[in-house]
This record gives sequence, structure tokens and C-alpha cells, in this order.
Amino acid sequence: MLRLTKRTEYGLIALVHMAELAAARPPGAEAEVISARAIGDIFPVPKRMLAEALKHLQQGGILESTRGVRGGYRLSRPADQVSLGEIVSALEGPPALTSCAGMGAATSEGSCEVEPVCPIRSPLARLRTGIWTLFEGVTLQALADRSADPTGLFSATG
Amino acid sequence: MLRLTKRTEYGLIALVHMAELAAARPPGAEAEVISARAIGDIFPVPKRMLAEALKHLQQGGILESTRGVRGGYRLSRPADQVSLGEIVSALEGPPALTSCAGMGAATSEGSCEVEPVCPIRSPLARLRTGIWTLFEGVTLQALADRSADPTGLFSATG
DNA sequence: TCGAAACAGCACTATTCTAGTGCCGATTAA
DNA sequence: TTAATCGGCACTAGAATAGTGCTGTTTCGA
Repeated sequence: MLRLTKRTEYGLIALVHMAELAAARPPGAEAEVISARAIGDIFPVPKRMLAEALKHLQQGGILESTRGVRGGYRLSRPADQVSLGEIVSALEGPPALTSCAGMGAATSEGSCEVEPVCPIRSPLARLRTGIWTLFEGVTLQALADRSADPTGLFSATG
Repeated sequence: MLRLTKRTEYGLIALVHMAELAAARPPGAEAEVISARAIGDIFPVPKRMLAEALKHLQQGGILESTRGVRGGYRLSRPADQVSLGEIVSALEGPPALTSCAGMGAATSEGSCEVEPVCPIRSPLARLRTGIWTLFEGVTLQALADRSADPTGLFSATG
């Protein structure tokens, strides 16, 4: 039901935490790495799952990893240059909304039987784009700023 | 991964079909009912699942049902007065986005361990509202109008 | 009155997805 | 050399999804 996975949830928690750490640092200071263990000690989440999420974020280019004893992760870019779309995409792959209406315009495999006469392919594809646009417009910075409206949809009224 | 269920997919197909039938009728004419079997004959979807979806839509007040031999379903309201939010809500319940950040502000049960220190509860709740606002803004009429942009996000530019 | 068409409700199975865990290897600072 | 840490593979258990079966109820029409 339009739900994010736990892995995404844990990844977001870690990212927001890193963004908050970054916000507390003096400007220009290099971001120190933080280990998966350290994050897991702060938040009561399964450490193993958290590590899984962090790994995906590293593979998605959102985090940089350092191995070895004093190793860990840090943001590869400032928080205001990381979109929620990127994050979700890294953690659970590009969104589909339906099985047939993926990112690619054409059906890759002969998966959908309805496709030749499907009346909702095109509308749902555009809807997916709309949701994705919403996600792309939300930055990690906005997520970390707890008092603000991350979507920007309601900022006009207050 | 932010995916709609098949049941929702089938329900949407049926609804869009009904909306297209309605659009082809002379204005003011009463909508005739169409049976689940008839819809299933048009689109190659599992008839049983389709019937399930239609039943949910009836329970959600979006469709009216008539039983008996010449029975079937029809829209209980004009297509431009039915929102996608209603439809999805009827077919798969209110959206949650995460397990803890449901519609209700407070956690109903002691479900989420992270909640006391969770840095993403509030941002995700607002994000969910944003998605829902998007869904509420899309009408069945807009979905049935294949050439148009159902979200309205891109209509300004053309 | 009877039968067929159609909705309504319950229960069941199989498959897929999700959540979580275990283990071992590679890397690196101390 | 040791311990901390990331990295990758595989595995289990539980939940959700997809789909089917069966029976009951309503209603039209012969």
C-alpha cells in the first residue's frame, strides 16, 4: 500500500542523523565518518539491517565508505544536494507503482497481458512521474529540518 | 516499493472503463449497469480478482451494485467527483508509507521501537500527506482522459 | 415455480516479498 | 598481530499478494 520498506526507513534514519551532525559542524569542516555500529547504538534498529541499508546507499553514490578500524560512512555530498528520490531509488530500486508501468516506456518483457488494451497504463505512468517529481523535490536537508515542510506543498500557508 | 496491488490495478481498469462509457453517453442519461463478467470479457484480467476489486469499490461507496440477473455495477457519482485517493483507499486501505507513520498522529499500539528517538517520523508524516494530496487531486475523470495529465503537475507547461 | 445470471461472503493455496540473522572474507588503524 | 569495520553471500521465518473454489442470496425471465 504505497509503503516504504524497513530498509528504506533505516537508511533514512541514518541519513537524517548524518545530516543533523553535518548541520552542527562548523561550515567548511570535513565530515568525519560514522560507523554503522555507532548509528545502531543510537537508534534501536536492527544493526544488521541498518548496515544493509548503508551499503545500498554507498552503492547508490549517496554515501562514501571507509573500511578498516576507524572506518565508517559519510555523506558524499551536502545534504541539500541529495534528493529523497535518489535515496529511495538507491534503497529499493526505481519505483514502478504497477508491475507494468515502470520507468521505461516500453514493456521490457512480455509481462503484462492487459497491455495492448490497458486503459490505465498511460495515466499511471504520468502519475508515477508526479510522485517521483515530488520525491525529487524533497532534499535530505529538508527532511533533517524537522520543523519545516519537506514537500514544500504547505509552506505557502505557513 | 511504492507499488499498488493488482487488485487496485484491476479496479482502476474497471473504473476507467466505466468513466469512458459514461463519457460516451448523452448528458443526463442514466448510467446502465455493467457486470463484472462483461468487464472481464473486455480486459484479460482474472475475473475473480476483478470481482473482488469491484466489491471493494462498492463497499467504499464509489460503485453502486445491482444484484440479480441483469445486475452489475455503475458509478455512484460522476467521474469528476471521484478522487484517486478515494479509489486507492477503498481498494487497499488508507496509506501508511511506513509502518509507524500512519494516518493517525499518535501511534495506536506500541508498535515502533524507534518512535521516542525517531528522526524521520514527522518528515515522513508530512511527506505522506503530500502524496495523499496528490492522489486527492487526481479525479477518475482525469485518469480516463488519456491525453491529459492526471496530476496537473505538467499542465502548466503544456 | 424454476432456472440462470449476477452479486456477496468465506476460506484456502501457492508464490513472492519483507525482515532479520549468520557467516566469512577483505581492509586498515593501532 | 589483533580488532574494528565494511562487503558479499546465503539462509530462515513470517507476512503480504495473487489467485481459486465453493456456497449463499437476489432477481429477472421463461
